[in-house]
Amino acid sequence: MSVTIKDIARKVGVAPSTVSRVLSNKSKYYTSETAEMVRKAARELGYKKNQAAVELVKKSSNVIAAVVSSVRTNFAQQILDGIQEEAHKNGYNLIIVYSGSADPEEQKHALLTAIERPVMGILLLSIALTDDNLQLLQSSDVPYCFLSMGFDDDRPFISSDDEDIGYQATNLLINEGHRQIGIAGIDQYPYTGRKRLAGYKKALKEANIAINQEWIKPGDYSYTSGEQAMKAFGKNTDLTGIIAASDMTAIGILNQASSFGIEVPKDLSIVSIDGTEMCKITRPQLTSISQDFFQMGVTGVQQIHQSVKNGSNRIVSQQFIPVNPVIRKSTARLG
Amino acid sequence: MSVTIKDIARKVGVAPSTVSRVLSNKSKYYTSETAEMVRKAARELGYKKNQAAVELVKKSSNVIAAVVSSVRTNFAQQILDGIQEEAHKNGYNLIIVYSGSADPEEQKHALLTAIERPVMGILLLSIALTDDNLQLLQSSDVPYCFLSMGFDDDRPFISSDDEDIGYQATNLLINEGHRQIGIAGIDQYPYTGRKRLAGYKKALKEANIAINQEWIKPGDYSYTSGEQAMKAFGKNTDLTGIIAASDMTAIGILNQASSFGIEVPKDLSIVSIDGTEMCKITRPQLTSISQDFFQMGVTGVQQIHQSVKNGSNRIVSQQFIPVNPVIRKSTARLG
DNA sequence: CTGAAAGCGCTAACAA
DNA sequence: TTGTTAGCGCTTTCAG
Repeated sequence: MSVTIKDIARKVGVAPSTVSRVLSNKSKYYTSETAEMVRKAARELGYKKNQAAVELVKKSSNVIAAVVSSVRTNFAQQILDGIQEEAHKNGYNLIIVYSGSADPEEQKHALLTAIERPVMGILLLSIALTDDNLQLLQSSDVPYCFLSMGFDDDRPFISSDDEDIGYQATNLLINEGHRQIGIAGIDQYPYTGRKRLAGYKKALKEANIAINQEWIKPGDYSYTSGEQAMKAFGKNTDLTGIIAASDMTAIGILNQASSFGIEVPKDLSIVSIDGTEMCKITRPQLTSISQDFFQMGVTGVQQIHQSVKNGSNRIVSQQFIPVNPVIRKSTARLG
Repeated sequence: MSVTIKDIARKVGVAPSTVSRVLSNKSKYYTSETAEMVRKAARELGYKKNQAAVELVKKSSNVIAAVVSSVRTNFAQQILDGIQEEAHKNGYNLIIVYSGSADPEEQKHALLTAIERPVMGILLLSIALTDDNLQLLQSSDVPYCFLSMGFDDDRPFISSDDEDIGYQATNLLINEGHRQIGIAGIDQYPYTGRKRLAGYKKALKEANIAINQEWIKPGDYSYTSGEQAMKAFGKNTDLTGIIAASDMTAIGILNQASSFGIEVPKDLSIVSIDGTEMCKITRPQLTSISQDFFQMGVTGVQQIHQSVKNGSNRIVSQQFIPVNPVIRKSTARLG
């Protein structure tokens, strides 16, 4: 049987409520002597708070839950680091719950793991929730926010401006004199890919470059997508620049290009999207439109903090975190 | 106010205990009609179980906690995937708690987040706990186990046999005719590095190769460690093979070698340790001694499962998960 | 099969 | 400043 405040109350000779006050630092309600005795006894008995009991009576906790997809996304880590840092700064605890992105049942399971206890807020990392599960989430009155994903409807999110990403990536190449520019590895129809594609087309249009469907090779942001796209473009492609949907995709393109004997950036420029550490360990290092994943995490926690503080318990804002181009070695001026 | 079993009891016209029985599937204690009504009402009211209350009374839960270091380890993901899969299979929930590997206070914070609620067990992923915090962990009567780390003392762990890793890596090179073999990026003194080094030396000795301190460049398993080690070995090194402490270290070595104009594997063979996806996206692909991280996670959950089932609430075993060499393109026969 | 009642460990009024 | 008391929402005897 584990030791409770009653045990330590008995040992010290005070009431349980006094012990409770000391142990939860209700600073103005006890003398330093009692505090001392209580703390000493607690230490000696090896007391550990039963959070379940605390949460039951307080109906609130200092726990933030992050639901992440178990799909391998190499930037999830950075978002989590941001969440962790900001949470820690505010004295919040973080628990992370995994969910396969695909299976609705597993999603629900993960969601319930978070919802069925009094968490302060829920942050969803690149999870595409089914409608049922979104409803479930909304029905709990816990503030929630999607991270690194945007939506057309009005649900709260914090992400990069995907259209801007596509636009900046394309312009980066255009400004270096490129006019035959491909884009590879994005998913055309969901929000993220669609927006990036829109930015790409917008930049092309502004530069009076006709859009060529052959230049667009959809995929799933993976290494393989990059490889396959490059294979499809072919050894003798007339493209002089390619935009990769992710860092992994960029590496796929890079490797396949090198297999073709195409030299990057002399023969072909590559712009990656994401800007994770991966960009620095390739040869040549990858120029990228870098997203500030860490900041997304930080902002997410701040949003929860706000909405709890003002009692609204609902996050409404849709926010973009600025992206910025980082020039490394995979792009060169055409000429 | 959120809806409770009382609310649904009132609505259906039964006692709260009946509702409880239905909702927790005490299958033999209610008719299917009552069950139907209860479930319907629960659905309509949007009932969500308050786990805090459940855990308070049951003093147990189906939650497994994984404590991970926020240090970027690219295999943590694989361990977590293994944990998640096996947990899900057994109907357990998983929560993950972050902890900076270094700061004892943050370690404690993370540990308490896990301990202060009735978790079934705690899995620690590549975390070096301070003595105080280890004590804290032991004082709770929750089964725990370290994953992917070994120890000299008797605490429970599941990891690869690090001596075997060093031994196999070295022999892989020796069997290809190499006799000048370096090792780079390991931390010499902690358990993992020390054991790997021991395996390396053992293999060398068995092949009657004298150990040369110049061949050993310690580090911290990072990309930079690899780069620096290769720089230290130099452009004109007489080494024909190098063992890298991790995949990232191997990539650092590979890149620096390529900067030197050294061709892998023609001029230099590299054996990596870990065998994550990284090995497949380099050119050449990296030969590795691959660890079965996924299996470590699976076994960890099974251990907890066992120790809870047999009521011991204590894991005692120290287990090695076999490693295996995967030949890719970064090694070649010396000739 | 169902209801009544007790209590898990803690906090938060309310008194003293 | 401290003690007393009443629950938080749920499960679980124990009766019926």
